[in-house]
Amino acid sequence: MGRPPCCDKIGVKKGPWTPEEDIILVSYIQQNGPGNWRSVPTNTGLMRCSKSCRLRWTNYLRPGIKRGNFTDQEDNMIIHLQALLGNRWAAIASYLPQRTDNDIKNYWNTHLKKKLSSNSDQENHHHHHGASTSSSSSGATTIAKGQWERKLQTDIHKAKQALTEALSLDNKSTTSWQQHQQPPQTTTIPPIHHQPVVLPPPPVNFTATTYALSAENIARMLPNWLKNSPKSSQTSSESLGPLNHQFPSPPASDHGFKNYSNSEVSETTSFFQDESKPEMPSLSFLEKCLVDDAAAQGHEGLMNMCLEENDDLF
DNA sequence: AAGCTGCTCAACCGCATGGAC
DNA sequence: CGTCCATGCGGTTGAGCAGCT
Repeated sequence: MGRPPCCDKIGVKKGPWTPEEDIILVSYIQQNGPGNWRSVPTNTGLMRCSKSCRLRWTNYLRPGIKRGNFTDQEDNMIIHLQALLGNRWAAIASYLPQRTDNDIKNYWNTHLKKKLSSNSDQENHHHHHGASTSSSSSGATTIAKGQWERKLQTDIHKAKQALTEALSLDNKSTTSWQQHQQPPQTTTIPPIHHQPVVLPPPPVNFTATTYALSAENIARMLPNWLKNSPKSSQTSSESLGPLNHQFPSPPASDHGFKNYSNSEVSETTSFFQDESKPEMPSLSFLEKCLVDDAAAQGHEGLMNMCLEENDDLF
């Protein structure tokens, strides 16, 4: 069919967002909740298209977004989720609620892809001197189907294993899955770990180039942005953790919100999930793979872990 | 110091999807 | 059932920056 782009209109501003625009957008969402993006430019007077507003919010202004410094654990999760799910960044991002799909996509394209390809180069180099089973080698076409299938199975198995490791690490560390992340499509309320509020870093100058780092600045400019939260569960000063649990209570109209609970954590989480984390292959599917795998290998610990989690879920 | 190059990441674009009419 | 519309997603772009020559 081919629809005209939504942003073709004359007078629609493009390019980097200014602090003023951010404030307007945040204020509006603070009052009305995210969603109904079509009405945002009209109601706020922002000369931006609805898409741009949504993107700015989901990729940048949304509370709880962690920027930069991907941990090894996150690396592993992304790598192996990518192996399992492909380039479905939104789905992958739903397992890392502190990261946006855009961030993950960028990180994958700029770091992990290189990392992996250099690794596989090394692997190929090794294989070159031994029995080659790599499908990415130049001899891939000569690999027998059975070999290829075994290779595929091995890859899937590796991905499962790494995901298992990532999950169990998370379980031990009490920081990510239990504390900040909620497996999608669940209504569980993870345990809340009350920790001291960490003040944001010193003010960031509003230059055109540094402004992009400034969700913190939004917090500064909008006292109400922080006001509603007496506590935080984040300690990392580099993260925007303090914002994570400080999103105000949902408006009475409940616009764009579906699943609020009493828990501030689940409030934030459902907020993410409902607003910007769409349907995806559920974790339980992945967990099922892991459980199946664990069962096949007699990994009682993992099975218990998964079952316990599932018990919590239902 | 100046110019070049490569990298990063915020933002844009176009297509897909799903709901409303 | 077909069309329209709003939203979501993934690929791509380009401005700004850092490092190198």
